[in-house]
Amino acid sequence: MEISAKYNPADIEDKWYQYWLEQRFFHSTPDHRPAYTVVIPPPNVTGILHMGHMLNNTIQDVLVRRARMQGFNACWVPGTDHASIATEAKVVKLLAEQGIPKSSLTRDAFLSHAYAWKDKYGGIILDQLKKLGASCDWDRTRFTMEPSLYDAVIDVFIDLYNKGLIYRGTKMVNWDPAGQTTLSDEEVIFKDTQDQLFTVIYKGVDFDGELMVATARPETIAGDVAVCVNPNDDRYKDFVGKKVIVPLIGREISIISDDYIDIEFGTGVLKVTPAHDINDYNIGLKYNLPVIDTLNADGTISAAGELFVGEDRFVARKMWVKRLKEEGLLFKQENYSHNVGYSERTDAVVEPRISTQWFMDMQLFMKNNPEVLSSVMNDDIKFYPAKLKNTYRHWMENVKDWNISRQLWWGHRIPAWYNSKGDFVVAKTVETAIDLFKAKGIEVTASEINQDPDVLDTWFSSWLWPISVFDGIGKEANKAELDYYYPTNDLVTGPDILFFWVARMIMAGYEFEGKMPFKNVYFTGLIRDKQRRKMSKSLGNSPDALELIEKYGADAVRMGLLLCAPAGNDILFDESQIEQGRNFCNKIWNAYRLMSGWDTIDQPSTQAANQAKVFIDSRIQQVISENEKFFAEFKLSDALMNLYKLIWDDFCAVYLEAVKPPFGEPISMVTLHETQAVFGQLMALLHPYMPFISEEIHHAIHQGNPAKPLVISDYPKVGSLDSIFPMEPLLLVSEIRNLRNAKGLSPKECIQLWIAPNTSVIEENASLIEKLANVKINIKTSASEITGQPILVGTHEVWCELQQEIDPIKEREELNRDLAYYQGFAESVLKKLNNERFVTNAKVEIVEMEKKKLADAQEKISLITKRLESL
RNA sequence: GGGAGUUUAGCUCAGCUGGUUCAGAGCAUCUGCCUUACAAGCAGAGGGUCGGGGGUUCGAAUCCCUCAACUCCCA
Repeated sequence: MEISAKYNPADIEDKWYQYWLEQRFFHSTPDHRPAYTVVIPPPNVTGILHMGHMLNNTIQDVLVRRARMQGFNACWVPGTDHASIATEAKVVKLLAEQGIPKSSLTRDAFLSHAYAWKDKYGGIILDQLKKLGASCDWDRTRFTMEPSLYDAVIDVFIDLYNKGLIYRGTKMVNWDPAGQTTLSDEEVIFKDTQDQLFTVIYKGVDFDGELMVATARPETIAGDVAVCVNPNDDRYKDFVGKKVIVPLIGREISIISDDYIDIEFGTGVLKVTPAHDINDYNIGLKYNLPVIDTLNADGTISAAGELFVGEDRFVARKMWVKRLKEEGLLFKQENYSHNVGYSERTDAVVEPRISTQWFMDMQLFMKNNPEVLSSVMNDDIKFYPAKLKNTYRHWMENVKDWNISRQLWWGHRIPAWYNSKGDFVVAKTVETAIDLFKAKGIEVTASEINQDPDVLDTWFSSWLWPISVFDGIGKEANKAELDYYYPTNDLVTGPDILFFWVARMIMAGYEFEGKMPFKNVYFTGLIRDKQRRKMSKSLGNSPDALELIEKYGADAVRMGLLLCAPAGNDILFDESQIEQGRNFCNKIWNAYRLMSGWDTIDQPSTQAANQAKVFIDSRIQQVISENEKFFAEFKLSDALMNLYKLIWDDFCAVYLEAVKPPFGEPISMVTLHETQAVFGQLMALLHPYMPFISEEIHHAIHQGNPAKPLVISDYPKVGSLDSIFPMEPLLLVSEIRNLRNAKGLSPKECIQLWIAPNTSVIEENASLIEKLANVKINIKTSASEITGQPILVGTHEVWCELQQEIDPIKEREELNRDLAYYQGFAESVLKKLNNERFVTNAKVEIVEMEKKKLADAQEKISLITKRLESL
């Protein structure tokens, strides 16, 4: 049967994935084996696969597949996140396109649209992960808003409220006028923004003159309730306690003083607008000033704003400036750059706004759960890379109360109930709520109370994820599953959600289970393009993930992504990396193609094959051992590179070339079997990284009928490392090839070599060397036999017979160059050894090493000198 | 404004608590090869004052100080 010279992934990938699914190899139920658990960072339910997902999930798959092969009961739980604000925004937009404003819908009607959207697009991303090869237990697929997980969130809210960890309070919050909801501090992104700074004239009421006030937001002037100066500012001392007129509005406000004011900034006078700035709000509280909210929820000017009512805040700003100018109240206008907060989801400029919201008391939470910080700092939970521990601590030590309510409908509805007087209780059902009111001495009926219209922050559900996916919360908690799978082992996620998600899962883990949610956190880098720009839709620099898989194959994509992705390092994506993955697949494919073409003969292996076997076994053991260490440190890229070199350089370039019979001749049955075993071992080692091709080859070398499919085969364990294969034989091969290149000799021309007797490692591997370098090795018996060009391999001498005359002048030059190098080297080592302080201070091993270095160098010097004499 | 990190070959990165012949890997480049597994390949080669300066040390890519550039987080 003819086998294609090019590997074609499309032919096999779906076949194997289907097979793995049908055989339920990814499914996990608790048993006697130790569990290895990973929960997927749930992607947005309406999301589609992008490069970041591919990287993240490839890493998880490598870890999970390896653990599965190592005999763990591997359980990778997949699922999706309802992504409250993002999904709601999408649905609102879609409905708007159909001419249906959200305001025209009831809550239930809106939610049915949202669920329809979710049912249509939800889960697409999970199917895309299958293309990548992700070995998730799909039977366990969860969704943050499905009934059991929904209940868990509500139960947790009630529990925390009853413990006094959640409270309702009026505070300055971050308002997203586009999304029409509050945001947590973490959802606000500060960007350096070019604006204008306006200096506005406030005329005095009870004094002759005026004050200059600098502001970037003249549209909020209507909300001014005072102006404030620094008490130590000599310019304004005399004005404190007097009054000025709010420009265009005409209201009289007082001049107060507070040392919060920065004398240097602007004119040193601050307009106090408590409704629209957190600092002003605090000053307002301190001096008991009124709050005038001049903005509506959608960012337009409210009736309290008096002027330009109904205009958008940015339009109103222009109008204010124009009018101030006309009235001669604008003193100057200059360019100004400052940090402005934007909504993470809608990119609208965030508006500070006074609002009544639900908060988590973080001070108290951390007091109750000090492990949240300590477990990370003392490495009970290990971060990779560890440098993120600092960031984590910094956040934890400065953490503010968590605003957990969102003015949205898509999400977990807050279980709080209000009567018409504003009294409230927290309860799961309306019935319980009525009882609780009663307990407070308030008689109400179901129709007299209303549930809070708001929902909870999405992260207030995903922080439970490692517990709730096992139904570990609530009365009917499945403690058996939870005990088996929890704490999970490894979490793989991006550093951008360190606070949003990772920190809060740790919080939830300790609060609700008294245990860490995972033992290791691997932070991937961001995927960027070659110019280090983030991948984004608007830049159009993000390749289509599925197209890449189609074009190159999932294995190639996985390898391309992983090859240069150490933990915490950004990936500069370049399609050539994936080409490298594809080329590697092709190389493996062709190695198989070579083997599959061999006819066998019942006779022992050749000497060369036997020597090559020793070589490859030694190399495999070495790589297994090194990779154990790499995996322990989550150095997945290094382990993969190690395998790449093992397969390409050691197996293909050395081993296969050595065992390969001459064209048309059969191979020893023994050698073939050994080769298949070696190849099988390599495929097992590779399987976590490149599951498809390795499974295909595994089956092919067992004639389609292996004892077990590779996906559940044993992962090769480290055996004896006693015999490290010496480097000299391959060095010699390299030298010969070099010589051929230099002299223009054909590889087909056999070269005669002479070695001195007892040149052990060379002699022991003579057949291997002969095969790889096309030479014939002879052992010289007397000095007179020496002819041809000498080569130094390590400290062994080899003579090479060449047809061409050697040029003694050139030869002498080369030898002299080497001699000078070794003499210099020996001298520097000698200097060290003669230095008393070195000998006394350095460790014994180091000194011994230096002595050996000196001895080796001296040996070389004597060999070179001898040769120079003989020339 | 506060904090953290990075800077090693053309590119992307290894190099752990100073000490192996230590200045490395992959890719890219160059040279020679269509050698019947693979040109998505084979065999070779070149390439770096380890960001600048100073210090500690017998010894510094590695530790300290300083300057510069870049990145991220927080306000």
